[in-house]
Amino acid sequence: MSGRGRGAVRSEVARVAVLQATAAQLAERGWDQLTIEGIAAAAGVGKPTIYRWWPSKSALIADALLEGILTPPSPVPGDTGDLRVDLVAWLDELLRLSADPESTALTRSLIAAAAEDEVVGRRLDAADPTSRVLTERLTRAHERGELAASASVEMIVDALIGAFVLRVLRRAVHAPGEAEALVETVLADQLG
Amino acid sequence: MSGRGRGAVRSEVARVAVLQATAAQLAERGWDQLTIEGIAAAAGVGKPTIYRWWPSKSALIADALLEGILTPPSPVPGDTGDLRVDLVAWLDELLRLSADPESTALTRSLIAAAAEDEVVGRRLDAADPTSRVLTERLTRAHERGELAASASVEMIVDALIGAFVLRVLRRAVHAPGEAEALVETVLADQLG
Amino acid sequence: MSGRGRGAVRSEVARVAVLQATAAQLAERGWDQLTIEGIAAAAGVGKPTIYRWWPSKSALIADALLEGILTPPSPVPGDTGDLRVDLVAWLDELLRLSADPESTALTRSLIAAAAEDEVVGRRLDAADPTSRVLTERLTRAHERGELAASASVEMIVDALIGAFVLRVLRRAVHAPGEAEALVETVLADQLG
Amino acid sequence: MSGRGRGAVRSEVARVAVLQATAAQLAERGWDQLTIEGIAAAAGVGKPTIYRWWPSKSALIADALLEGILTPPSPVPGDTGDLRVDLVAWLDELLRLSADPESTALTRSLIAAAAEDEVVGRRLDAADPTSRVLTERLTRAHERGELAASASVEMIVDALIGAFVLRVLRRAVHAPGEAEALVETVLADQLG
DNA sequence: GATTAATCGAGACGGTACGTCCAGTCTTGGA
DNA sequence: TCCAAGACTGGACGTACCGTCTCGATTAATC
Repeated sequence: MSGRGRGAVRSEVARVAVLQATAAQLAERGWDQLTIEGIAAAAGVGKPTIYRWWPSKSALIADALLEGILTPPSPVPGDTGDLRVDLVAWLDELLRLSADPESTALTRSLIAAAAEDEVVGRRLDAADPTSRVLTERLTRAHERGELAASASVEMIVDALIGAFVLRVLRRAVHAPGEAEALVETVLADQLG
Repeated sequence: MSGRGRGAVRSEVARVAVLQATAAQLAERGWDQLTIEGIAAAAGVGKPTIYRWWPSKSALIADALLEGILTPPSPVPGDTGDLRVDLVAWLDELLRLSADPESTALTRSLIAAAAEDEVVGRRLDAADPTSRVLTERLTRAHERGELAASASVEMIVDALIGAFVLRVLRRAVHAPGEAEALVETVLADQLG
Repeated sequence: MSGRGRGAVRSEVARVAVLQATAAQLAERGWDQLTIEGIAAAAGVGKPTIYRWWPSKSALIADALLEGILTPPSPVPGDTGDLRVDLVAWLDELLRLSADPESTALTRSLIAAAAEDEVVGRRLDAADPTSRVLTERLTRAHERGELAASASVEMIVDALIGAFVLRVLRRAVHAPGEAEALVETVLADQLG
Repeated sequence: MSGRGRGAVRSEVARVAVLQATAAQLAERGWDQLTIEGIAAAAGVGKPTIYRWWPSKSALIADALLEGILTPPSPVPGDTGDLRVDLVAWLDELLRLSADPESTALTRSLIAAAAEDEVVGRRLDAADPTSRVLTERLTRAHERGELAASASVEMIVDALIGAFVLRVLRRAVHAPGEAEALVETVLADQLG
């Protein structure tokens, strides 16, 4: 029950400053230009303090994700009772955001980080608020019978989020009707 | 009649060697560990020769994509006449491949490259053979009436490929029935 | 008696342009910063044209010395009949020049070139106008009996020019009386 | 009480290794072929460690001179009481050395360095052991009255060392009687 | 309250790769 | 056959970060 020894304890101030600096630098400069040195300087912290607690820049991002301070801008689907309408509105807003290079900078950085690092990849999935809010809305719909019992919430989420990710990667412009076509494709006659 | 063309001409040998070395190194070491120095050494070329013709490592990848020497392993959908069966088989094979970290190394590297660089992102979309073969199969199905006239081939492709990309990023293991569930979700009652 | 073959003959224009560019660049930028590329550009000549005729930048300087287009500013000793007075005046002027960093730039470049390259070293000795005019004045004095028969003109020249070179190397400022002291030391009672 | 001295301290081991490698490489390869990269490798040190503390290769040489680890081979004049004999013997030995290209390699490199760089030039003068030992012998002679009171030790040194430098630059071979002629010229009737 | 060990900031260290300049060679097309 | 132009391989440049290390100062649990 005792501690693991005498001596000073880990500085919470430093920990938080590092994670926030990580988030800020990742959004600002992207995964490739993200440097431990830069994070240390921005956090007002020595490099060894970072290396003492995190083995790599991936680990910093993974931690920042856990902390919830690394969330790209993301709309929340409404709940008017009409799933189709709610999803189209939500996806339209999401694609509108994705057409703005600034808004997608963090998203792209996170994709790059996930592609490069396994831990980030596994964690991003759970921490991403976009897929979480979508899953929640769909689960509610499923329970309420707005969605056919046979429908798979997980697969619908993957299809919609996946299509969004592709559009971010290809720097697609927002085309009108796109959201509707996508929702139509994925939901089709799965509505209850 | 031609231009001012005095002086030695660009070496085709060097150009091809560089692009092939780029492809090999990207598959081997990934986007982050990809170095111009390493490419130059592997290609038996001086660094300035690379910098003379390509401004960045992204440009190298974009060019290698154009050249078609940067294609991740990708199954080809069969054409038994039964679209559902063909797609499930194809997707099952694709997801099986994606469960093997070695097979997805190049895919992940390309995703990272696309996330970091706009030109790669735009070009990857067109150059990726996986989405191309899928598009071809679906277009044929559409024309034959295997698919409802109202269905959007583009959206189906985005949904399926997008879901695949997500699985690669999250290092998902291959679950049985997954391919079927995904195809069911996306095609639903869109079959003709 | 005819030429040595068909084809164009060496361009005298190019040869002279290269040597003059060499001289200009050496004075301007010094031995270390002297580049074949820079000389070629300044002379409006291709690099291979230089390498075809000269094996190294030392050879260029050696040739420019032969051509006499690489001579640092140098006073000429008067001949009033009084050797001591003439030498003091000449040396005083020389040391005054050597106190100005601009005037000694070429001298220092030539010393560096001579130190680095044997051919330049051997040739500089003969081509340097400063020691040549001094030798001439002293030889005349010797013949006229202004100088003791036992005196060695060569050694006097070496002592005076050598002391001058040391002053250039050590960036000495011109001290009044210096020239006189040096002449006195070297000539002492060698006057006729 | 002292300054703000936080952080790791400069490594003396690295400092000395760099200066010794500088001296070794300069003697081996000469000024022109002296590379920071080569020094770093020979010293077992990273390039940035050199650039952190020295702005240029000239500065390295200037520091090595200060440290006294950059001294060309140099005889010491005897003190038999007969200045003329001592100087002739000493100069003869010096010129014999200067006829051997290996022995003069370091001397020529230092001359080149002095010609290229002002700081080296100023410092070389004070650090060169050859002129120092000569100055000492002559000063002693002056004090003892072996040399005329009116004689200038400084000028005698400059004349002798200067003549030696010229011979090194012109790659002169050692001619018998040369030392005697030079001493005769410079000392003449200045003996006490 | 003194001891003591782990922390902190700062920053030097040996390295790797960067992107550039120039060396010296080779190739092309025009004179 | 020589010339200009310029691409080629290659090596060193000086810089930015990497990840490790050593400092002196600070902090808090243990004695």
